[in-house]
Amino acid sequence: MNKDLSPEKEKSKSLDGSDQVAVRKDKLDRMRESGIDPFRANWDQTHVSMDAVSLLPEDEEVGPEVSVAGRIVAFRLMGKASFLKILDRAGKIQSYVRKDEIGEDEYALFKKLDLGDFIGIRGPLFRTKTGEVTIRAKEYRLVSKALRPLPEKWHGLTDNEQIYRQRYLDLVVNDDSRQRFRARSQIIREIREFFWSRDFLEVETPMLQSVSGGAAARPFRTHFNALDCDFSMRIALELHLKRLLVGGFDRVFEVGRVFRNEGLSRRHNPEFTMLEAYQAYSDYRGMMELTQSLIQQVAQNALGTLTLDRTEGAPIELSGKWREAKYKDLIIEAVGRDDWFELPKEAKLEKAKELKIEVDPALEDFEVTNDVFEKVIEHTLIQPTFVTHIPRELCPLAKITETDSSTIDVFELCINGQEIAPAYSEQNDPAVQREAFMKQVGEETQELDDDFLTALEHGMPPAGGMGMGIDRLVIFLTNAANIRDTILFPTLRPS
RNA sequence: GGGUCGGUAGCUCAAUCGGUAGAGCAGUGGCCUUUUAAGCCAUUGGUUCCGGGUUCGAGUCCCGGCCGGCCUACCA
Repeated sequence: MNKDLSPEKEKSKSLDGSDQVAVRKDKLDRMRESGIDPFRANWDQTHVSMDAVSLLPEDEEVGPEVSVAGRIVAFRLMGKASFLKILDRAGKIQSYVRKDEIGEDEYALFKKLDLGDFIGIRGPLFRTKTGEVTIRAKEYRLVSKALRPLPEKWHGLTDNEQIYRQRYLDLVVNDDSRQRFRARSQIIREIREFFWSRDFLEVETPMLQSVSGGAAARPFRTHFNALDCDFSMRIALELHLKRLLVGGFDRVFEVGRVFRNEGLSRRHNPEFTMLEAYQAYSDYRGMMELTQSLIQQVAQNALGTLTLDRTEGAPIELSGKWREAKYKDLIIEAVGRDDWFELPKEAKLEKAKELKIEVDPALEDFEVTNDVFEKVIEHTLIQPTFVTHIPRELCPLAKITETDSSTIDVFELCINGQEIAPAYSEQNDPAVQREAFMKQVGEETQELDDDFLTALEHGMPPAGGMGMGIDRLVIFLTNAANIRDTILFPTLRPS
């Protein structure tokens, strides 16, 4: 702005319509001068939009009076009458405002409202000539002023960065986003209903831990001043939930945030929501039934369908009994030779090169095999598949298969080309558990939780356990492109 | 962390070979009593992400930085 302009000129320049914030602030000032302060007003709702709409049956033209409130998201002014739409928690509803019904002075003020303002409206329902249920306003009141303009009404907000950083704007203008987060909430609610109905106890365990175990991931570290010691944010729920099995709560579950100090990607957010459930006197086969029933019930109740459309390719079919496949069989099929597991590491590396996957030669033998699984097989498992009999090195917390000491009694459920839920027959032999931990600790991937081992020595009942990444579940249930589209406020670099 | 693509008005997007930065929506002023992205007339609005450089001249080319998308790496 030109420094030579006097303050008066600057003000008049700023109010010519170019600076929308200044125009709105000026409107607010004028309202206050006339004794109206929208920020001190309120409104009684008798209905939300959707409920109000349903009060007018198809064959009727006039309905009862309702009182609603929300944000103006469409505003079509005419000389002596106007249409507007307000958005509330249930959706949108149209209102029709006539000068001859609210009065000349009120109508003049009404025309000064802006897109984005919050108003309350009261009046009877009627049907317009195009059939839309609409409130014929008898009374309206501005109850909060929006001083900044909304994003464009037709294209909405498309800039990813702004969608994530200013999620509130995304939610106001992008219907699909609003619906996706409503679906997420419904999904989590149905998960809880499922476990409660099976007599599981919902519990909460510490997020701040002196030892963060239960998975191999780098934790976020922090310092607790009062005790002058370092803590970590939890990376899994597992070890505390198992302590509760020791304590006699023999069916427990928790839905909670875990934190992993690792990279960001389409499928990774450093804080994400994990479900873990433990059921005594069950095992990984029991968890298989539980997991399939859980996802089927959640999809049916939260989405109303077991067939999930995808942006590309055939839909995901959740009905029926899901496929089971042994890890080794999938590997042998993928590499095209029966003797894969007898091959020396060098031959495996060679073969991996043929399959055009990058494999670090420094990896352990089983890690080369697992790279084949993760890079060649996993993304092809679109339809629900329980991958069973996984090599024992991949998880220290599961029981070893009785008939094959090289594998463990676990499954990894893959859907939509990614791992959704692992489940095990939980290791409850304290000596075997300690040994498995010691091997892992050597690699500095998992901290040794001595107190957990002490708990095991007190005796943990045989149990099946299952963990599920809720965000990834929501990705495929809502056909989202990115984990960030399922998390209201995803982690971003500070701007 | 590496590669790659991008950042232009409040929002969605243009701008030819390096040659006066434009449009739609929103806003502002009018007209309009059943609109549906309402319509019609007029009109305001720019640190082209930031900082350097090349050039008579840079949104455009070069270098550095910031932020983001995608791919990749790390990731039981």
